[in-house]
Amino acid sequence: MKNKEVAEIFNKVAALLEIKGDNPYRIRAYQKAAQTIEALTTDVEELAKQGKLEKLPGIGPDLAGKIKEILKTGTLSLYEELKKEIPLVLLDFLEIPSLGPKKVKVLYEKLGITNIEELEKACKEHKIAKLPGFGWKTEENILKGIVLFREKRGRRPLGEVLPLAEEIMEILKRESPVENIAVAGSIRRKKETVKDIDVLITSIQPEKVMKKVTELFLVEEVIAFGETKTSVRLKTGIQMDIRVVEPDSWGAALAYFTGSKAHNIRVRELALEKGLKINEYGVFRGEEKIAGKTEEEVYASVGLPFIPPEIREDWGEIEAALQGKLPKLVEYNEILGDAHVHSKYSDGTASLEEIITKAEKLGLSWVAICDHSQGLKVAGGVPVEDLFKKKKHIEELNKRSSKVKLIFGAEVDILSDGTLDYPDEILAEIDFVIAAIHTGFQQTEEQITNRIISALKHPLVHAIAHPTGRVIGEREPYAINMPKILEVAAQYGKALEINAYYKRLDLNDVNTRAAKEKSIPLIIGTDAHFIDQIEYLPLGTAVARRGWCEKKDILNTLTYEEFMSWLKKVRNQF
DNA sequence: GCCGTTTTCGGCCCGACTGTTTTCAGTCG
Ligand SMILES: Nc1nc2c(ncn2[C@H]2C[C@H](O)[C@@H](COP(=O)(O)OP(=O)(O)OP(=O)(O)O)O2)c(=O)[nH]1
Ligand SMILES: [Mg+2]
Ligand SMILES: [Mg+2]
Ligand SMILES: [Zn+2]
Repeated sequence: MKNKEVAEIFNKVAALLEIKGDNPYRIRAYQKAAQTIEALTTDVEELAKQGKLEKLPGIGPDLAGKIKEILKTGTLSLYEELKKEIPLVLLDFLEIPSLGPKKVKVLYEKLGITNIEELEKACKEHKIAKLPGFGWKTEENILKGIVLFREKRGRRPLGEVLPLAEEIMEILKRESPVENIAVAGSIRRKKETVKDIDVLITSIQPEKVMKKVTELFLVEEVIAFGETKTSVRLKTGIQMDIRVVEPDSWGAALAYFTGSKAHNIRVRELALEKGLKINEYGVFRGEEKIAGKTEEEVYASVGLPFIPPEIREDWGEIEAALQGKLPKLVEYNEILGDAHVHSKYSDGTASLEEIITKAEKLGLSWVAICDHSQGLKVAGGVPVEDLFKKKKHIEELNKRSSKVKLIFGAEVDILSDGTLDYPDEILAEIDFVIAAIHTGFQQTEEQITNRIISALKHPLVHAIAHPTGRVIGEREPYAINMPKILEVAAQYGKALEINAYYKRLDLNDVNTRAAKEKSIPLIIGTDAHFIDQIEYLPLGTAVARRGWCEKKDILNTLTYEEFMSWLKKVRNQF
């Protein structure tokens, strides 16, 4: 799939056009097209072949042609031309806080600066303050920005940031006069990675709240300070944006601050068509404020039902909402089991008894114990003899435990030739077999795809764990042909995992949606190796929701008995 | 560059904070 490549070129073209000073709406068209293509659940090349590119929103004849050009030649002549005019390194400059396209253009044209070192030198020699529109403060800010750029801590996994966001909420609730407070932005939308922490507050004493924010012990530096909007950098390096508004604006502000930007723009466009104006303070007809206290009110004012934060991405939710076709997303409390937990039988640290206790605390009614298979020695793969000990152990516990049932499972390694790491007669004894790739990541796309397809076709396999193998911030997905895998999974009625470990989230939101569209059963598993990691389960549910999944799409919503019969049904079809 | 049950041209979301500026452009949310 070349979706990513196409999107990347469009994003770069947009950035280069920005520096050139081109028409902002033309730039937005490229950015929007890039987002649309990245969120595509199908191969852009397929759409091109079928002549359906122009059906995509924001893709007209020109961009459709450019997509075809990229697919055909691997690049875009416009892009190649722009690169001749504007050195590509200038795009790095845009990532330096306080530097935008206008300033970068001046730095390049007036001072001929083309790398960070030159930029730093120019600041220190005070060459920059002399430029029109620049001053001594600009120099200082650029120097600070360069330091941050060099530290370059990119987007962080949601699961890493959530605890910090919650801690901050607790402190502010306790120690400042907040009336209402919520985390907004990408965190509220449960995006897999987040750039910053966005917090919305209502208060009748905004000055006091803002002052408290800047005095938090967690704060490293105040970036901007105002009575309604303040930004700080935390000691952990992450930025936090705070908005404080009046209680009457809570809904409008929450909608605004939750985003996404693209979603906001769509909603605001609908308002314009109705002669209304939406901003973070409310919905207005002329001077008159007609809504804003709740999000429901704001959406209703433009004829929309409430849209769950997880799908506010302009990935089609506005159209669906207008047609009354929003999915009824699977609820967090509808998840009854964790389908992928490791125990002491392999490289997990928890005993089966501890897992039961934890599951009960979390309100789960079943857990599938999927330890590694025999050949995966580095991960404590379970030899065949121990498998039967484990099976007995689980049966014993299930007799005694009524609230939480364990399921005898295995995460069976898919070997480099596509065969499985237990013989069939053993696999047949294991109630739940989830197969996964753990070695041979460097194989070709065809090889890895074929390994997964062999596993999917194996009559005793129920599901594939972490299908793409990506680890956020550490490892790219291995080369696989996702459309092919989806096709086979759909054909054989096999499940794909939404691995809920905070660094995996694999399938991701887009692939989850692609699977859902093909009615492929999805199964959420935390892949917990430490007992507390079972708490990551809701992150998997969040991915399911972002992938537009309903209760029926997610196997974890089945009761223990229902899930057990699904497992049998899958095998009985052969 | 895209788009259209009022439009095929003329719109395209809207606002806060900063710094450099004598009234606002740039960057960012
Ligand atoms: N209307 C409007 N809202 C915006 C714009 N930019 C940002 N917002 C709103 C929607 C965003 O979700 C929210 C927070 O902005 P952020 O830059 O923090 O983005 P977000 O949290 O969505 O993603 P990220 O922080 O990158 O993980 O502010 C904009 O240009 N227009
Ligand atoms: Mg954010
Ligand atoms: Mg933000
Ligand atoms: Zn595992």
